[in-house]
Amino acid sequence: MGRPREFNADEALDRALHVFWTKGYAATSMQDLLDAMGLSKSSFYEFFGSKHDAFMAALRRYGDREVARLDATVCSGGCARRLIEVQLRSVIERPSGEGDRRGCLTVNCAVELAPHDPTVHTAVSSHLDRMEELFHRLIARGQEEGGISHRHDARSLARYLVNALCGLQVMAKADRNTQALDDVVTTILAALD
Amino acid sequence: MGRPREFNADEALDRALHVFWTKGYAATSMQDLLDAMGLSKSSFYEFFGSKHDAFMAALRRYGDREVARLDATVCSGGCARRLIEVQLRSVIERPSGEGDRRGCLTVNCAVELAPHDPTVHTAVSSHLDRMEELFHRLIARGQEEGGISHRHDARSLARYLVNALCGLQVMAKADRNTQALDDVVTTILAALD
DNA sequence: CCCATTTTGGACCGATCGGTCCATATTCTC
DNA sequence: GAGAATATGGACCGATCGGTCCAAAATGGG
Repeated sequence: MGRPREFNADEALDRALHVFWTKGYAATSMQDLLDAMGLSKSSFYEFFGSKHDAFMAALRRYGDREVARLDATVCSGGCARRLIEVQLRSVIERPSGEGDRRGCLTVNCAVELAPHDPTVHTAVSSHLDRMEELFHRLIARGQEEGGISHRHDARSLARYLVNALCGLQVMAKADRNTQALDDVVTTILAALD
Repeated sequence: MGRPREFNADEALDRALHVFWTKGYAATSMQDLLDAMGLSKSSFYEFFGSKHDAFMAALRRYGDREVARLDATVCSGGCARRLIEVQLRSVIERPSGEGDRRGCLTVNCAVELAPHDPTVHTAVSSHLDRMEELFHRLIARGQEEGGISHRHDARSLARYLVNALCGLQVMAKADRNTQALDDVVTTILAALD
C-alpha cells in the first residue's frame, strides 16, 4: 500500500558508502550524498535518518563485507601462508596512479572519527577484532600444517598482521613507491618463518 | 614601524597546529582556529593567508619537529635496537583513556587529505622519506655494532619500521587494548633479530 | 472511485561556512 | 604633532551547511 519507493535502498546505501569512503565523513556534504544516491532530501531523511545514521549504516556494511571476504579466504582452505601474502599484497597492488586511493574505510574512520565518536569507535573496534580473529584462525591452521613457524604465538602474529595491514593502508594512501611497499610486505611476511 | 603585532606568530601557529591535529582539517572551522589562536579574522588572514595555508604551515612545522626529534635520538648514540624499541613504544604508551588520541598528524593527513590534495601529499611524502632515512641510518649503525642482525637489509627494515609505526598510530587512534599493542611491538621488533 | 497510506520534490529554516573589506587603533619617523 | 605604515575589530558577503516541513503524487484496499 502507499506510493512505492522509487529507489533501491541497498544500492543507495552502497553509493553513500562510496562517497564517504572517497571523501571522508566531514568533507562529504548532504548534496554530495543526494547527488550520488539519486534521491531527494525527504527520501534520504525518511529512510536513513541523518547523515550520521547513513554513515554508520555504510560503515557497518563495509565492515561486514570485508570480514566476509576474509572469512571466505580463510575457509577456502588454501595454504595459510600464501593466503596471508595475497591479503597483504592486495592492499598495495592498486596501480599508483589509479583512482581515488580510498584505502580502507575502517582505517579512515579510525583516524578521522574514532577518537571523538563513540559509535564509530565501537564499529571500528568490532571490525578490527573480527579481522584479528580470522587471522588468528588462519595462522593457527598454518602452524598446524607447518607453513607458519611457531616462533611467535598465533595471537601475537594475528595482532601483528592487523597492525601491518593498517600500516600498508596508510602507505597506500600516501602513494608510496611500489618498490618500497614490496620491501615492506616481504619483511612483514618474514615474521611467519 | 607601524602598529606592533599583538600576538606571537610562532605560538599562534602552534595553537593552530594543535587544533588541526586534534580535529582534522575539514572538521576544523575558522572559528575554532580564531578561538584557539586568540586573534581576529583580519589578523589571521593577514599573516596566514587562508585556512589551507595555515594548515600547510602547521603540517610542515609538525613534520620538521618530528624529524628533528628522531634525528636527535639517532645522534644520541645509544643502542640502536633499544632506541627503535623506545620509538615504537612511545606511540602506544599514552594511557588509553588519556586525552584526544591525536595520533600522528602526518598519518592523519595521509588518510584524510593526501589522496586529494597534492600539496599535502608532498609534505606527507617528505616526512615519510625523512623518517625512513633516519631509521635507515640507525639500523645500519645497529647492524655494524651487532645489535641488529643482517637477516634483512637496512633499507627494507627502515621501510618496514615506518610502516609498522604508521600501523601503531592507527591502532592507538582506535584505542586498542594495551596487551594487544604490546604483542604487536614485540613481534615487530623480532624482525631485528 | 475514494480514501488511507506512503513517497517525493522542493521550498524553507537558522546557523555556519571561508573570506573580504574598511574604519579605527597603534606605532614609528620626521 | 603630522603623516606614513602596520595591525586590529568587526561588519558584511554570498554560499553552503544539515535538517524540517508540507503539499503533491502515486499506490493498494474497500
